[in-house]
Amino acid sequence: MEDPLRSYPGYSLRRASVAVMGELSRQLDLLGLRFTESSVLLLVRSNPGITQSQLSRMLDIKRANMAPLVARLEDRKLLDRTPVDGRSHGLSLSIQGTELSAQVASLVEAFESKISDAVPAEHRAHLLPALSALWRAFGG
Amino acid sequence: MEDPLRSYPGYSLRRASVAVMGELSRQLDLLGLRFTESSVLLLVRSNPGITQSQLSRMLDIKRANMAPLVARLEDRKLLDRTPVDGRSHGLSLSIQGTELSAQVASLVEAFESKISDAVPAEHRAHLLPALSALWRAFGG
DNA sequence: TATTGTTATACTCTATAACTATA
DNA sequence: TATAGTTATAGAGTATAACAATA
Repeated sequence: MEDPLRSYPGYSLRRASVAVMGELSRQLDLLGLRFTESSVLLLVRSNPGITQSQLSRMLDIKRANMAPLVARLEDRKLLDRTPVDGRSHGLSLSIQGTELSAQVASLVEAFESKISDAVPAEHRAHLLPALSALWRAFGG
Repeated sequence: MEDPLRSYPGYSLRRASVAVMGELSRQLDLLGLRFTESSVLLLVRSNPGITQSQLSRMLDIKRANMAPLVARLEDRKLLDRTPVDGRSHGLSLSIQGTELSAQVASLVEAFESKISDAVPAEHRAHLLPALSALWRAFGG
């Protein structure tokens, strides 16, 4: 069976991304988190006081979609919101959120190692620079 | 603003994939096609007579989702279906489908060149092997 | 005027379950 | 029994438009 798609970097990029993220999502599911929720927790962890709009821009998630995402995490008592001015709120981790985000961080660290291990040694160091270049070139 | 995610190959893989596929989707939209529809056209083009189930396995799209996808292409007179046995049909391109899939093929070829150009020369040759390894390792 | 946050809505892709018909 | 195709349905992510409140 001919498969012209396998030789395309673009198609392989998509299939690799779907495969890798699928496995990561299954692991995050064990912590009761989706991929986007985990990203928010990690960014709030590194940037306490960050606002939803700032998160939206860093994660390239529309403000409109960030609202229910953050609301879910707040409902689960993982995030606290404190007003910074009349319209925006700074986000920070609750005690539970701190605990859970630490678990996310170590899970993700371990998973990133698995990714590196799966790439043949002679290509390994080239992956992140190549992906970063693509993200930059096509990422708006 | 701290961004721990940028240093993760996994996160960069996802962002690069979303960015690149977003641009490709915008270009395919000019031909009136979605990404998945284009993939089907290219595979039928290379494998006339292929069945939906075979397509499903190659593209890793569930049979249940392939049905309406193929039906749309058939409704638009891009694909023909001819029975191979009592339960499966071989797919082939109509005249219009042949014409359109040729346009898709040259669009995709040009786009893949754009992808390669966006990767710094010293990393370029490493991208496809690294992505293929990840696809293989995580792809079921 | 521009920004923040929100609600409502729709589209794409994906996933599962259940069904018919055929091998 | 296993496979091919179909239908219905749900979930996750994303997109736009419109709105109120605030800077």
